[in-house]
Amino acid sequence: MLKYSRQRESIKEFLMNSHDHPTADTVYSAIRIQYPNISLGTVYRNLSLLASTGEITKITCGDGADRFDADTHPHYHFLCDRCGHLEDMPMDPIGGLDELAKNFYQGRISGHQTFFYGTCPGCLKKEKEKA
Amino acid sequence: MLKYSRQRESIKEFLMNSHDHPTADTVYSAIRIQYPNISLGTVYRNLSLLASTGEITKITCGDGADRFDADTHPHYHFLCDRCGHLEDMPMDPIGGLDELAKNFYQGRISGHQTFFYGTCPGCLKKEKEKA
DNA sequence: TCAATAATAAAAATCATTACTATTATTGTA
DNA sequence: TACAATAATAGTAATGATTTTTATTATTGA
Repeated sequence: MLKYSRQRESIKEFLMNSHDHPTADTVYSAIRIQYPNISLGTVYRNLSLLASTGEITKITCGDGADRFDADTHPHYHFLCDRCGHLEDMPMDPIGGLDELAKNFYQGRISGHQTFFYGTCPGCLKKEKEKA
Repeated sequence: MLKYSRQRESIKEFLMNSHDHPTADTVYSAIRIQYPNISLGTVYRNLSLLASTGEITKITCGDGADRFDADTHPHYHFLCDRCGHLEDMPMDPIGGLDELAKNFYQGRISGHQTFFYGTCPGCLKKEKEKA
């Protein structure tokens, strides 16, 4: 049975106002302003909990720590291989991919994640300046 | 300047004959049969190196350790949320997504990765048997 | 054959995340 | 409101994957 906690509410609210896919540690730092005694374990536990209920999405992109996103609408991400910056891709995702996949796979498909990788505009600019 | 190493060749060959997306530790165990003194650090370094040259692909799916795949053709993966099994999706990927994305994004896009998640046929069966 | 240097083994260090435990907060009920 | 049950917490220790360090070994071009 799930019980209310002010820490969890605070974490959720912070994430809903974030649009830069913070890591657990970033969330921890932010929540600490309001709840100086919150522990990192509490942050991790609640982020996992919120992800398991589908209220937020956990993004594992292979670049260090996992990121979290309160925007659960289907959308693509882009990961810069230079600066590690993760951002939303400004494009509509291809629709119906899960449904299509169900025609080819016997298991239960609950969703998918797509992320692009490459070099972000900022790092591209720096690269050109050096050359 | 890149120098030949028998360990790297062995790692690459093992991966080319694997089709189950082994972790670094699994590769380590396998290579140790031939090279009992190889160190895990060497395995990690060479896997990273091979991934950076594009000879293999590193798959970070958020379930424990990273996996490695010598099949670099574009294809989707499926991760079971029960047993953690990672497998290839038996379907052709949507073509031209990178090109499409380039129309919407200012940076350099070098590729993308898509993985589906849900429950694999085996775990689905176990679930039904219990109920 | 030799010098330069990339790659290695082995071990220690780091980083993200999870587990543990005693205490505190929440909740349904009397 | 008071109380008992128990979920959640803080603080800390432990874990697991990966990276770094360093002295030694292997590869390579001259």
